[in-house]
Amino acid sequence: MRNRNYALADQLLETLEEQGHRDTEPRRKVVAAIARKNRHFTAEELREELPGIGRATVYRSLKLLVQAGALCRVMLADGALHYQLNDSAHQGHHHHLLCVHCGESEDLQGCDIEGQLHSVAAARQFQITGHWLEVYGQCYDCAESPVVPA
Amino acid sequence: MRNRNYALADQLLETLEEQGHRDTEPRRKVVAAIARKNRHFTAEELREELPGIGRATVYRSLKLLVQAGALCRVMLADGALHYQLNDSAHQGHHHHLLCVHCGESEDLQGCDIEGQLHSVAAARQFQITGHWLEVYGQCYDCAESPVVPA
DNA sequence: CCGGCCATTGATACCGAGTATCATTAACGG
DNA sequence: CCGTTAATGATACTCGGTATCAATGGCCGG
Repeated sequence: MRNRNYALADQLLETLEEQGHRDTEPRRKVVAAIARKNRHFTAEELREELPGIGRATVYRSLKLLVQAGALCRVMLADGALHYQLNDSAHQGHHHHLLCVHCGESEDLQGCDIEGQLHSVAAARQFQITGHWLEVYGQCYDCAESPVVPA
Repeated sequence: MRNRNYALADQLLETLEEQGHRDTEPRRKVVAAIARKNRHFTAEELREELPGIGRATVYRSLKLLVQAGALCRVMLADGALHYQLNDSAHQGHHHHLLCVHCGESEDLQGCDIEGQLHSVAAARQFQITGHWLEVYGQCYDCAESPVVPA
């Protein structure tokens, strides 16, 4: 797992370099911290793990990684914006099933939302260029054993 | 139209009274300003039209109207949160087709997103409790005569 | 290997959208 | 008409993010 994280961090850094961005010390640290995450996180959470790294640098790195497609933004049910690593299988456009209980998120694919939207929109001569979708609910585990918060 | 706006304002106020909220002078002014709107707007826009009304009062009124279902929140493509009057036909859950050009929004119904999501989620034993969807694109008018901003 | 250009950094201030606090005001029910 | 209590508005604060800008340090060309 440690190895996987190192590899992931390097991969992310490489992605950034391919886009013409420099390989700097602070950037390495930010990317390494992100690679360690196994769930979505907020920018502030990340920043707290990186004392000594400037606030702006953390936000800049996040923005670059989102642009590069390595991270995606996830809107939680309460409106909070989180960031999540795209696993290599789902780099493209996809949606999330977000468990409002445990906060886990599953990628949702094999869902023809786009097709359906296009056909409805076509009837009104509206040309769709994009959309934003988040789905909230309970994952299997939480539905089975609902944990009541203290 | 003036009549319609007055009627709408009264209707909104009435809705709030039904929920047990008082009929106050500032509230009347806020509601009247909202009733005058024919498109989505930000809280700050609204506030600028209401000098003399406290910031908090404007936000409180918006919140009450959203809770009452008379207003809905709309997320624009750039991430800005706007508010929009629900016309009486679409009080329930619905989505928007947002034109990124002119900013117009059309309500989207007759679209079985829910059904489709449920069937995909069922396969993973995920229980959907809600979702958030915004659709961006170009409306018919803007696609026909694309206006290039100055 | 060195020098310089320029991307990057981090401190700081700022911004937008909204909430918390709290003393004052005013709605409205008895 | 009066008291209760909701509502108001001034203010300060929060949260998430961006703008500014002088100082730093990658990296490329010589």
